[in-house]
Amino acid sequence: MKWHRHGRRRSYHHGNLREALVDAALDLIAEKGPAGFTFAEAARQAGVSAAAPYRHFRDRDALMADVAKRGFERFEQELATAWDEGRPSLRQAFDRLGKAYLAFARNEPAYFAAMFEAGLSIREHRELQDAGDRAFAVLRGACEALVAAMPAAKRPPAMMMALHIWSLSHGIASLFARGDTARRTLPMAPEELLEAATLIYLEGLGVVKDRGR
Amino acid sequence: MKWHRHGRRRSYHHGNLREALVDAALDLIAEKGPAGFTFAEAARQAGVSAAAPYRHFRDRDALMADVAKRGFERFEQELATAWDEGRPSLRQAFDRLGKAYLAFARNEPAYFAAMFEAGLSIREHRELQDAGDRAFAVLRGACEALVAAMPAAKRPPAMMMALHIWSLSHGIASLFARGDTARRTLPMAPEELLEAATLIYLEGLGVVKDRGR
DNA sequence: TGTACATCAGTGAACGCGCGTTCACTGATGTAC
DNA sequence: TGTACATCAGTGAACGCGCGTTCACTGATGTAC
Repeated sequence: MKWHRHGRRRSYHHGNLREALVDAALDLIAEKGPAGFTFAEAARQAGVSAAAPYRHFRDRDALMADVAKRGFERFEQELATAWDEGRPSLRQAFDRLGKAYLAFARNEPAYFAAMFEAGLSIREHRELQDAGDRAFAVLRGACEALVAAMPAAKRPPAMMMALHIWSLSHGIASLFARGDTARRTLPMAPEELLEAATLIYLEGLGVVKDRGR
Repeated sequence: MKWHRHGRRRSYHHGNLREALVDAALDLIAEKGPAGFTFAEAARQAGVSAAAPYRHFRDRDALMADVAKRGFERFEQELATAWDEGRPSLRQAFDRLGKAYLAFARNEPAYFAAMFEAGLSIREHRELQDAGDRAFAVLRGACEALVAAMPAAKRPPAMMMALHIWSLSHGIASLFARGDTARRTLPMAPEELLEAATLIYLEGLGVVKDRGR
């Protein structure tokens, strides 16, 4: 449907403009940051007139919010895949989860920026809040699994633990792992920094025996 | 110099335009985010013509970078004041340091956004890098003091510890303590979250005896 | 203390530009019969 | 299978607007003497 049957010319109908606009927005955000993308330029890059996007998005902010929402959904998926329900061991899976957080910031800087740095109001975009909550739920689920495996007398609140790990991962991702020019240099891999911090944190919870491992 | 001696009319020369433009930029960033501030609007708010700012800044980015740099300097000061060279006790001072980080994000969202989310390239603005390093140095100094007070056999690298605490503080500040509409809600005060995490982390380093305190 | 002059930090008019947005329109598609 | 028609998703022209930027200019300030 997307192409006219004769040669490469577009048909009158684009066929997939909504997706094309999202892709264009991602390109532009990756290139110039969340600020440097306009509705008109996204239309141009998608190969349609400046008026066309209005058939699919109310305004620039609506498009940005849609990008952020898709980002959260993808983020959720990648975290869930990394966690893999705690297989083969909780610790290994948890480690993968942290790495997945950093990998997302590194490999998808445009999504990351749209999700966390586009200045979208969390209250005006409830669907964003929800999508973000679902991504966080993966992390919370992992923490619940780890907590459940701890001796009953030592179990910390899984929610608190999840918030701690989230904040730590997010801080490292924002400062050191992001895939754009705002990334700061570090005398080690961000993954190592996160792994070491997590190990120390888990020891602090009093449940890790094999620090020397 | 700033005002004409007759009444409230401005003299031909503003007298302090550079500062006024920085103030205007802060206002506008606070109001609409780093994206929503223009050179022209800053000039208007400072009460001068659109051409006047060019006497003081090469372009919009140069003004933004100056704002960010001032932010780092202020941040450094507030962190140093909070730390107060570890008085009256290292732990109390360290606790204040974390709270100061969160307080800055909450009370100075415009500075915070300019420093961390304006998309300024760290490589193109070396002076920003330096100002940020000096702020970080306060935190590193605090960690060095804490490490020095630990039993020699258990001392972790102060640099690593500082990076961990920085990341944790920054994550909590970015996600939960920031003073703008991107702040997420939390079932507790961000300060409590940070304090608990820091406590657990320090225990994980094996140097805290009074968890129950 | 006064004067001449250099320098500085503003003005305001002008320009081109791209953005956001609206509008009547039209080509393509799907479907009822 | 063909036809008529409704609906959809685009066009392209038009508009007002604010921004960035340049320019010759000018009022204010500081200083040499």
